[in-house]
Amino acid sequence: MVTGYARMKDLENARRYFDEIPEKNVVSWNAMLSAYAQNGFPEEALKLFDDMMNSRDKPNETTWAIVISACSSCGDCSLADSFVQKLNQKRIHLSYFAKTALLGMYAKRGSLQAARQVFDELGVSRNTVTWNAMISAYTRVGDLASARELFDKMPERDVVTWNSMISGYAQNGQSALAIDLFKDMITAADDPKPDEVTMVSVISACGHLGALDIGNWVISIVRKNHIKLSISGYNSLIFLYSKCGSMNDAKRTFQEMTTRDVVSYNTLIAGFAAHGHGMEAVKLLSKMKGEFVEPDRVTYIVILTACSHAGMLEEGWKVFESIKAPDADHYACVIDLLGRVGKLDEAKKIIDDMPKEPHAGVYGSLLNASRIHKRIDLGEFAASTLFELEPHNSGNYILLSNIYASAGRWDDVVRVRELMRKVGVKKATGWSWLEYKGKLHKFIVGDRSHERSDDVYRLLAELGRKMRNSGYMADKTCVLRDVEEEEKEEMVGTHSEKLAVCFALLVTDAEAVIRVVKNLRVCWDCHTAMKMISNLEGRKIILRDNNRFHCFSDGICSCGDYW
DNA sequence: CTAGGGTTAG
Repeated sequence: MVTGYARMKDLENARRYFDEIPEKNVVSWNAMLSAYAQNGFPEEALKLFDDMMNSRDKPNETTWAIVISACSSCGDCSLADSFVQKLNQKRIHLSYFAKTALLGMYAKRGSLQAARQVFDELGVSRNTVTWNAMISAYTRVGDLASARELFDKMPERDVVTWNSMISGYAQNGQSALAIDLFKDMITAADDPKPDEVTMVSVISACGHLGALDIGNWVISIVRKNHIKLSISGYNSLIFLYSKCGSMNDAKRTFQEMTTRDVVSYNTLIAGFAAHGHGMEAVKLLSKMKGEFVEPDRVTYIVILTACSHAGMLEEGWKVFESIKAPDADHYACVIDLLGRVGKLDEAKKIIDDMPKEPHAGVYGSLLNASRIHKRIDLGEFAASTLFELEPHNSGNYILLSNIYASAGRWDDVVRVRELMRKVGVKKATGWSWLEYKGKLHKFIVGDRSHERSDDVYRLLAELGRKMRNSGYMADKTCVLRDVEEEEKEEMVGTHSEKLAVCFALLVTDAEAVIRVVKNLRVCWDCHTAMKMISNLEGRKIILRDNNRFHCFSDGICSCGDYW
């Protein structure tokens, strides 16, 4: 009865029957322990384990497997350590179930060598679950190569194996590899069918790539295989649609859900924030309170971002003041909010009065606002702090350099560039890509391997002429004067986003919306270029990278970067 | 009665 109710997630009745058991034995305790552990209440399981230790019943192998796993779910590794120590002292043997749980605990804690040692010691008792645990141990620390090595050489794979590897790629920024592996999974003859967990990872990967066509193909597989989507499944759909600029589909999916959790709200609000729809975001905040979904720290981050991007100072400030215990991230958002509308001195004062230690994000907001409003004094202050906090983040140097450039202080521009060289940081470059008719097209500076490179460069030159004629790139051309030849390409050269946008302009001539995706932070001069193109061509352009989303229309960007 | 996999963030 206890297990049956636990499987139906009815913990109240499970506990009722458990309490009514007149003479409990170890199996009764184990049933109730796992009822808690497997339904997301590991703390309750550990509390019950305390009761068990005070009873006449002694734990067995099964108990240890549950308890160790519960410890790692709670993040209380030291508790698990003390259990293992006691067991070793009493020379009590751990079953391979418990050892697999222990492996998982070491993995969660980041002790990869310890995890691997358990894996190796298990020897012949290794089964698919053990291999899976080791694979996710590797992906958790980002060691995809080692994970894949195990994946390739293990004797048998089940659906969890595939899910571990696919989500491993997805969570480490390898969205394309996640999708490729998913394709292998459904093509392989005797491999397991994908389940909801598979689809959640793959749909999210499509979202990160902005690959709506592939995303729709994945959704068709969900339907074909009659995979029932739970809240997380719907959440991943909201994410996909939001990232691909289909806000109507995102809203529709949200409305179709019968129950929504805090992630559903956060995801849709983030979508609105990325599109500059501040009012809709704030409306969702009151809606979720009305439905008794408690906002979490992510909710406040995305709401403040939405207000900031829409220039909604008063609304955003009210939200910030309502946060019970704002952390440094919330401060970073509110500095951004104030900074973008030009209230930089107020922003600086808030940093000075912060109850917590400000982190790089806080100074980053101030630096960015200083760039927008050309405040050299505060920009220098923020940058000098950031150079200490994160000396290898090239973005900070670029922002400061751009502040000097906009003021015509070329000596200082050169000085920052020299500092970069001395510290050994290089401006980040990377591939840009976009999806067109279900195919991903990649671009990088200087590369001419794309089939339409000639056309792309011709259009680029034409746009460059238009821009110069309309007086845009003035700052950048001036920068050229005092700079070494080798640096010219780095500073004013074409960026991969520009190539991608040119391609989009070429192939989607009739479309109003162009989607471009990039794997790195959108750099500022590219940002300027996109605003110009959208202005000159009278088109809406959606440009994005993994974390940011820029929707340009009439020379204005949804990220709020236009004051 | 037991171990392994999933969604959102500036």
